[in-house]
Amino acid sequence: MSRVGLIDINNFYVSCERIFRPDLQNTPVVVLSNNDGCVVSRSNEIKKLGVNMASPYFKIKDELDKAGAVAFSSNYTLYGDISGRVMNILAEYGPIEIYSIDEAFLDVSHVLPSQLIQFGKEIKDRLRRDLSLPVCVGFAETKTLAKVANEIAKEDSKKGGLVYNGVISLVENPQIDELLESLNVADVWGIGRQNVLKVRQKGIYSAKDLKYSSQDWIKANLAITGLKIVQELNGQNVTEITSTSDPRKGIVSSRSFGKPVTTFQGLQEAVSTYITRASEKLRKQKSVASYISVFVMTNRFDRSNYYSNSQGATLSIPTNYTPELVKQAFKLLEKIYQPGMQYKKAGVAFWGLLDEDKTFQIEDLFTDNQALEKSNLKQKSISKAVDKLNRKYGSGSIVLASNGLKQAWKVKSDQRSPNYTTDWDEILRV
DNA sequence: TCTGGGGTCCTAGGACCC
DNA sequence: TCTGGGGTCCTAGGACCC
Repeated sequence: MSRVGLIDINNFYVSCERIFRPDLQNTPVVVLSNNDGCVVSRSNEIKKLGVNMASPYFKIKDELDKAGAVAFSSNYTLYGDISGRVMNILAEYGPIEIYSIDEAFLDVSHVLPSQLIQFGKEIKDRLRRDLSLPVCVGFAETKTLAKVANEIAKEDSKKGGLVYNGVISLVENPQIDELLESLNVADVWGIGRQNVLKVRQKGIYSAKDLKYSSQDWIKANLAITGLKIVQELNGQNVTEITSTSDPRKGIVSSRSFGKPVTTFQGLQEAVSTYITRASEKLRKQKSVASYISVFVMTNRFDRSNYYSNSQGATLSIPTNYTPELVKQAFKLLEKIYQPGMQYKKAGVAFWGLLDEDKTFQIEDLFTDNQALEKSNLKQKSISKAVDKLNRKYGSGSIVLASNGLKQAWKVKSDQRSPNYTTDWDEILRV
């Protein structure tokens, strides 16, 4: 029987901000999305106010101000760095699978069931001591049950953590069904808005109801993913922990604009900038893209004038060379650009990612393979040099002219905290 | 005025082939 | 010329996650 833990940092972005602002420990705090648009992380005080995840900031700003809340623009550089430190610590306790920026599965088959609570407390104390981060830990026999366990611990910690104190184990726990009954089916991992509606009609309201539901009915109505969830709730292991992180299958870069873009050139600047960012990621994981797509859209909340469109193309020669990808992207952009629109967002995506080092012999009568090889090498060395300079002198030091110099459309983040851990100029002074 | 971004997995349906 | 079944591959879109 396998045993797995799920470690999840509470209110991660908010908690990252509080590391360097201990004075905000009991103050209501939110972290906002790009352009300071939505609330994406909330402290417990904010949750108690009834502010929902992804609430538009402009709608609740007054209420938050009245409550004395502090709002931060998101600082992904900071959160990424803290996340790396968390994962390094967790890896000391066993094989981990990094699931997201703030949570990881931990293989704890080497820990006796009777020792799990103590083990979890050690992890919790360690993260509190070394990084000042609050965390919940759930142990169980499957990943889905570990998520459930963590959810129960989290609910409890919102109320002050009197019962479980952030750590709970469902392994050989005689009260497991009672605990599952206390959890809303909507809080089960993989049961989203649509699935909730379906299962409620069948009289399934709690995680326990779901556990004992008809697997035939689930398979017919929630498909294979639903069936796997039910099997895992019953302690049957269908998803394994995978500690090797696979390369991405697709890479997307998109942003809403700080202010609307109306000109073709403005869109070109944005698309060029997003291609630059995405192809850096592509080269970092040593991949080339064989398919590229570009999309644009106007404000989706303005129904009367809404326009969105996308175009994609297969690349006859897969590449990760920024100038070539920009060229292709501009061709696609031309097809979807319509004058007279107030564009609010644009994005690019790469799919069909292939290993960069696997050499492709192009079986094409009209391609001069030797010349191709030569220009490939040249492109590679240019990319290498640019990436190196940008790493050394900061991202954006060398860019294509097509990215534009002024970038009037750039995202706003007026309330970003300093990069305490990654930038010498912004380090905390004591 | 102001409403995020980046992923994965699955399914249905079309095109094509034998 | 018409007819049938079965398989694969690709793409678009839906649902979900954090």
